[in-house]
Amino acid sequence: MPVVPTDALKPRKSPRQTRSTATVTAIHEATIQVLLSDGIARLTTTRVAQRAGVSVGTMYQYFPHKQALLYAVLDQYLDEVVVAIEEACARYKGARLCDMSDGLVRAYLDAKLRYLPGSLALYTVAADLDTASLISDVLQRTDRAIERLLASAPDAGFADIATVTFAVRALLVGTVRAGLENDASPAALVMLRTQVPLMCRAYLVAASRGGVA
Amino acid sequence: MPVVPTDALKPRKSPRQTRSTATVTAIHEATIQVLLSDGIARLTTTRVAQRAGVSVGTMYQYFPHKQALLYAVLDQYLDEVVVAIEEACARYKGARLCDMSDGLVRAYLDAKLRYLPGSLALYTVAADLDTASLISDVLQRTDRAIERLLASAPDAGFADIATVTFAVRALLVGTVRAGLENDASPAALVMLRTQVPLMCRAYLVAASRGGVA
DNA sequence: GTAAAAGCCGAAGGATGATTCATATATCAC
DNA sequence: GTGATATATGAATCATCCTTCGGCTTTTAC
Repeated sequence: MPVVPTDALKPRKSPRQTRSTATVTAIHEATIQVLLSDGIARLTTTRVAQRAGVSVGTMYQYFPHKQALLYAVLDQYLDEVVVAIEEACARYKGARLCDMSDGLVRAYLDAKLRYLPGSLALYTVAADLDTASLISDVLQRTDRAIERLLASAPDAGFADIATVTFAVRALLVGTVRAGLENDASPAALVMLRTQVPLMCRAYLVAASRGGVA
Repeated sequence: MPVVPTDALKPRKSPRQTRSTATVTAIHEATIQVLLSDGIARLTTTRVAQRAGVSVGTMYQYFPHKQALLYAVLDQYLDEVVVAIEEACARYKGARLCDMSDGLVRAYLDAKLRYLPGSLALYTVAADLDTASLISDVLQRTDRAIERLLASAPDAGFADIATVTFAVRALLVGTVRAGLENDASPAALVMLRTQVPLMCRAYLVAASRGGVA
């Protein structure tokens, strides 16, 4: 799978008739299913098409190549997660530090867990594809939202808010990923639901007390 | 790259002469270099062999297939990191909670950063290969070490030590990964060095005060 | 009803790249 | 020095799979 300039990753054409939007949806879903059952290394255009109940030719009507398909699926998913974060940040703007922390964590977990197990499969896509600019875009939006949120806390002040923002984002994204990806068992879910809010709150409180050198 | 039973991932034969150990080392290093410069999707046996200065045939003398090569490189790296963690846990056994937290974080960061940027490239290997059992092995060793460490703290007690262990491990592994993989800039390193110890300490102190419901 | 547009099909072409093996060279044991 | 063993070579083989394209079917517009 050769690397391709990002502009070439866009869909080939957009569906006009209801028939074709159903096709595109089916292809998206089939992609995730194949990812889950076979892994990215054995995700072939034929397999995805077969799972979606369409022919390869049809797939190539909407996606110029395999990478564009994977890119599209990842893009859509990431966007939904970012929107969830942005909404939560807007909702908790001006709240007390502990409340905003809990709200942010809960929103992120809700978004991530809603799409299980598909969200796990997508981690592998990002690794295979050249997704640097997509990811960095998403992270930028996330950081902007979190930073605005933190700045609005009435009961906290941060010496270096950019660093704290980066840290909170890494804590959230990283810990949840690490907690899920090697076994998304009920125990893991319980751990995430109970401990991540605790971590985030404890860190923010500590950082707010001048913990940033 | 088809999935292959784990037993088949073992090296084909071990080097006997010094000449061949040098070859194997060169192949390992070349693998990481190709991973870094071309990405896993364009990591071909030919490319690795060329970078290592040997022929493909030679590679196949030591590794039954491409996956075994990747597996070996990942395995070796993970082992070094785990050993670093185990040593740190042993060293801080019985220390005060804050000290053990700082020691653990520092040891992990040292190990991870020592191999930059290679350690970043290896994240993508784990995603492509079937490494479930390798990873779960490594995590089990890590968790065992951390749990023993936490249990030995004289100034802390945890209601559910298994959960706290899982949480600390996820925090550490996840946050560091998230902090590095999308840009391993100096700023990211500073963030990790200053904020991760803070997070870990704050969480452990909070969890020790009956934070585990 | 019918022509144009949109959507769909899947066999065939072509490129890539993993793996083998017959052969050649280097090292070791004596 | 010599046979035995270990190591190295890389062209040829073989399998996989991405992508195209000419022709077919369905939908839409009038």
